[in-house]
Amino acid sequence: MTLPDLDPLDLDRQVCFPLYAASNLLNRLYRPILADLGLTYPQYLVMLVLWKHTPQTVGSLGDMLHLDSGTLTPLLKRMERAGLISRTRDATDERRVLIDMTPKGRDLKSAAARVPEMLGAGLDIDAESIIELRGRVRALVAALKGLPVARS
Amino acid sequence: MTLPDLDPLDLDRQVCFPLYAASNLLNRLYRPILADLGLTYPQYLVMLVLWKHTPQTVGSLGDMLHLDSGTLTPLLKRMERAGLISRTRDATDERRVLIDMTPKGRDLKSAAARVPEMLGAGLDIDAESIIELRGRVRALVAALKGLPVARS
DNA sequence: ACCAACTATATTGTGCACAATATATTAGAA
DNA sequence: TTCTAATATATTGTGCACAATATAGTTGGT
Repeated sequence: MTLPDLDPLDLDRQVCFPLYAASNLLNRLYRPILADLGLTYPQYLVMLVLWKHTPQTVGSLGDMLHLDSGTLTPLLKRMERAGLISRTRDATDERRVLIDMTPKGRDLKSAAARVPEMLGAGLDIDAESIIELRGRVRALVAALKGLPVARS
Repeated sequence: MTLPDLDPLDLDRQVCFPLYAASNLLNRLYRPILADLGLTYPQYLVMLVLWKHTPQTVGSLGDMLHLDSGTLTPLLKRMERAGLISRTRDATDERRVLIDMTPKGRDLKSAAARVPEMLGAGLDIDAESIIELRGRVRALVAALKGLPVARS
């Protein structure tokens, strides 16, 4: 006998919460698979970028992944320590740090090729739904990037 | 002259990456607004649950928010220190910890009522798109929860 | 050549998020 | 009743993610 819930503070009415939950759950799903490659999920994203085009700067990685130096600098240092990438100051602009792959990092690509299918395996969602979802989330990301910086 | 990219390791073909980015960007958008209430985003989610129904246990909060005690225990202790909630062992089952609101936590609801509209304000996305997106992401979350635990 | 504004990365401190593990309590079976 | 397994929360250690700030390097105007 309760009316349909119109309370804007209802968890079920939030858009952000399912996105937050999905992101966490996906990360949890990726973790053991990527651990076999010695990667975390954001580290895997960095490798995806580098496998496409190298070298990158800290800033160009940040632009693509929507992360800042506070996140990337320590992450890249860990990847350097793991022997996957190299970090060298750009000689033509000493402010920049060039991120390149080591042979070990390059070789990881073949092992990583199997990651996407391993994930989709158990997931009971049809392809159309995935494509549609991807488009909608991309539109949201674009809208979020287009926002003016929040003034405090 | 390059073919359309069919590389499964292309960042643009990933579904998970936009979800990950959207989650981060939304959190970044929420942060300054919730900071005015003295909350972080996951703390805000806990309050949303408590404003609906109280008391909760650590476990019931974890079930609803898809988080475990390793995340919730320290988070709830911070909220307790901030005077928003109380944590008391359940007398009828000493394993459980009952999470309840303090008057201060209850009073916060009226200030929080304005949060959803403040967020949607600058976002250039129509309502239909939001509803559609929410449905798709929920379906994904449901599918992710239905997955068997990954064996290592 | 100088220097103020800008740019690129690094550092600091806080708060998640998780796997793995530990501890305490309860419930059930023999 | 007495173990044994299951349950509920807490702890430990690692790695993000971010705001705020710091530092070093570059650029453009004068």
